[in-house]
Amino acid sequence: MSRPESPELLRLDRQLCFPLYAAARLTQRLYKPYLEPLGLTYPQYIVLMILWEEGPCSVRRINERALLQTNTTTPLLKRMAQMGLVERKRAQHDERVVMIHLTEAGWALRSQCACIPGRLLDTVDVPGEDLVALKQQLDHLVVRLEKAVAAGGRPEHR
Amino acid sequence: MSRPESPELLRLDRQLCFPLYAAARLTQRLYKPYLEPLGLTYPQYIVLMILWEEGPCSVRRINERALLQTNTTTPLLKRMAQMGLVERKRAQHDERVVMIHLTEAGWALRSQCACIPGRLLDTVDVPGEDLVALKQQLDHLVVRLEKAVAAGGRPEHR
DNA sequence: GGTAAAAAGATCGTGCACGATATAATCGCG
DNA sequence: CGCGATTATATCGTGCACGATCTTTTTACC
Repeated sequence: MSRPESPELLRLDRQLCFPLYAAARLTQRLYKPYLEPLGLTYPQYIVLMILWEEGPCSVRRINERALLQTNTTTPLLKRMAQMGLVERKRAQHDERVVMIHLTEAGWALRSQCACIPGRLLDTVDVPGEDLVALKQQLDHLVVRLEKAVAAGGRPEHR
Repeated sequence: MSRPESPELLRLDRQLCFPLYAAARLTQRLYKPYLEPLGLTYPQYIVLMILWEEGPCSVRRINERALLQTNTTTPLLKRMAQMGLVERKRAQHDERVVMIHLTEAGWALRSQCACIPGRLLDTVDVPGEDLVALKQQLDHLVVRLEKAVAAGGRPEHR
């Protein structure tokens, strides 16, 4: 069956993606007071979490985990290198690959960031179990969205 | 009780805000094939939905509903005026206020956009009731985030 | 081994997003 | 009435985000 095309569906409060868009921006605003003193932006913090977890990574690997693309991460990683948080080294076995290594300063930020997730949870003041449920649904949605984007944005035809 | 500060909480897959951030970007990518042929970006589409729903709005009103700020919306609205979708008129009763009026072309886009929400729902292929539940939780989260941001990002002290 | 295709990054241009600051109009209150 | 505070919008600078295109290296296959 086809979906209706009524103008009712164009009301802002009927959209799923608007609260998604709004919540993502609002949470980044809440992170700012914690990240700015460390000289970090939110996407840089994401990249650091990946490197803290995995150790040295290729740019490609970072893109995969952060769901970003090279044209975003290349300048971002260059800024992080400029700040002395990472080093960019061409892989010897494949000269195309750029490996990103944390410096001492990059590792040192880990302990300074350790309190941030907890602080943010306190700030938002939503019951923990609600957040867990929401996170599960969001994770599931992200998987679906990745598939849809990979499929070229065309509807699934199962 | 205070929250733990373990490095475990710094794992990317433990973050709530990362799937939020990722889902918001991925959905915007899914909108692009529908919006780009109309010459629209996603934030412009949001503003149009507000204007279709409310009629002429002040910039302030648009900012409130879109949860954006003047430094984002002013250039955005100027581009939309350049495209001939809206007109910007100073209010006669208060010269500070800029009222945004849809032009004929702006209204005409409404019917062209009517199919977009349905198409996106088909694309993502998640059961409707799951999306409804997720939307409710997200709406609730946005309210909490707005309060937290308004409170200056400091934890609630009830 | 030689060349076409694929893969990994880099670059460019445009448009958000937002903190900080500026400017002009209006309001409040003594 | 007058003037300081508030409000509405604008401007500036920086950093994403991404589509499109480019370069270089590697791979595949004849």
